[in-house]
Amino acid sequence: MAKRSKGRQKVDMVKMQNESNLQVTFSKRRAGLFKKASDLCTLCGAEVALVVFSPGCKPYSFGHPNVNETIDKYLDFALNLKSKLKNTNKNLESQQEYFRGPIEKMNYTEVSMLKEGLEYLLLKVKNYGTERGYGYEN
Amino acid sequence: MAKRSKGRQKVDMVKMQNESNLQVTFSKRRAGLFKKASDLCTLCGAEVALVVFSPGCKPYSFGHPNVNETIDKYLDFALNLKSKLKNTNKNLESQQEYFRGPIEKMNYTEVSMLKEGLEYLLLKVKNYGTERGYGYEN
DNA sequence: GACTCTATTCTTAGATT
DNA sequence: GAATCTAAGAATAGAGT
Repeated sequence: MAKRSKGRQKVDMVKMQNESNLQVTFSKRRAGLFKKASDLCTLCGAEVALVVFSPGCKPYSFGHPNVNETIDKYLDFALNLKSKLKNTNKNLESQQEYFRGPIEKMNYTEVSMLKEGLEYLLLKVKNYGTERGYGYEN
Repeated sequence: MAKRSKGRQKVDMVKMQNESNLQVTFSKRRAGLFKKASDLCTLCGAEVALVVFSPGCKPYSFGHPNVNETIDKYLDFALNLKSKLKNTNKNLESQQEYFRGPIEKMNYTEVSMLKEGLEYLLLKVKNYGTERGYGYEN
């Protein structure tokens, strides 16, 4: 009798071209991803929010303890960084203090949040110029 | 020479008790989870937002094309369902139409969103009672 | 499409540096 | 704690149902 399967085959890390394979792979891997997320919560007590849109834009989500709660917590963190940024406007010395030490202890996500905050500030500055009629080119 | 490793060992799917093992496992599995999320995007063109808080509450995130964009899209979906719900208040017939067909085609995430919407409506109803002095016990 | 099968690739627990 | 190593556990591509 012939071998029933060649087993798992290697696939290139590029967008799959075959539409029906893509659909099957999306289902399988989405399930795998959600399981991994759930395992991380159980084993390590992590909090997670995971939102996925299929190529056809169907939404799928997982959260522990709950998607919205974790997202809120994330947004609170971002807001907190922004409010810290606002404080730096009031006092140059404390700004230097804020930037000197902590930034090295930030992880990628925190730095991203900070970057966003800075971009927001930059926009404010640009608008400040524009509003006064100076203009500002990107 | 003795074998250098016993290889990967099975672990129970319960919260790990050994603090230092937990920390190491969290790092490794978080990395794995983010890689899987990224792979899903590349292979299938999916959109993803992934937010993780460590047991010590450090935030980590991944998003394609971007965390905030995907979260916004998710919240827009929820909002859309809520506004559809609002319309059902205006017309009982269309309400029945809305619930009869589409709900079976919804996936878990969409039903969750709908559930939230219903809870919101219920709260409104409760408050409506309370505001008029009837009270309402949970 | 969703479920099963199986061989193979991928992930990771535990130990070491 | 982060990086590396090894062997064994888990995930999954492709095919069949």
